[in-house]
Amino acid sequence: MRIATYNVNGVNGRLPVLLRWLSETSPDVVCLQELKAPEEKFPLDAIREAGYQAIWHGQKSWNGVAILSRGHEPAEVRRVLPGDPNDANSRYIEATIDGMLVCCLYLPNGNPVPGPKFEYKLRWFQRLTDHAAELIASGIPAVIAGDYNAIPTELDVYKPEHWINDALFLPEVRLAYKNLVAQGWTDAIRKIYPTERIYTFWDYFRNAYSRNAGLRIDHFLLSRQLSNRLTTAGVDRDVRGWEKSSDHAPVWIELTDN
DNA sequence: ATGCCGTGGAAACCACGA
Repeated sequence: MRIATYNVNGVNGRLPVLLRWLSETSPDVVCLQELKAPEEKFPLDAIREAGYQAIWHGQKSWNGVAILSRGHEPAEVRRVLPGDPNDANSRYIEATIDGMLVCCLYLPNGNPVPGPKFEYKLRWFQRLTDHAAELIASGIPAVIAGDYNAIPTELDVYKPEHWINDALFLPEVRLAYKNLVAQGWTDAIRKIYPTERIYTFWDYFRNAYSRNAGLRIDHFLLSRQLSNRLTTAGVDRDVRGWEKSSDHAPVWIELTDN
């Protein structure tokens, strides 16, 4: 089974790229972020024609997350990360698919620092950590996939010194990511590629993609049961070079069949 | 060193992103 995550940066503006990528790589489950579309403007017909069922949580202009699945119906569990009833951003959706819990997230960027956006990011990260602890304790096979807006270590950024004061790389954020993983999650890309430089995002400007000036900020965290089934993983980095591409590339993992 | 590019929505610019 192949599970992918892809920050599309506008699901409608990016629809041709998304459909081409789906048809070329045929992932079984897809987590999408940054739909940038209200609930009623999710391109469900095109997604269905591509062979996928979908659940999504839209929002006008910004944010927005979705889970696509072919073969097995995604049964929605929740569409809000617990812990703050006043958080109106569409940044989280969770479903059971074929006995597995799939959690799709778009963690706040947090810039500029300091400020309310960074405080919101840290609070959101804490809510995620609290929820993830419950998932680990439950023993359910779970994957938490998405755009974490967190650069875990110096190995995950082309020039660490340029990012030292950025909300993606500040010590508090690296520590939050480390503490989350320490609950018992496996960072799938790092398990498969322990020492390689792997990037999932390249800025639109400064020729970042052609210079390979990238960041690794899209992650898969796997519970023990799923980590034991992990065989391969990768980044579809060619997609980043396509016409009208997102600034992120799709990331994927392969699990053995249950 | 820097939103230099890109999207969506509203309004011919702005907010936002990483």
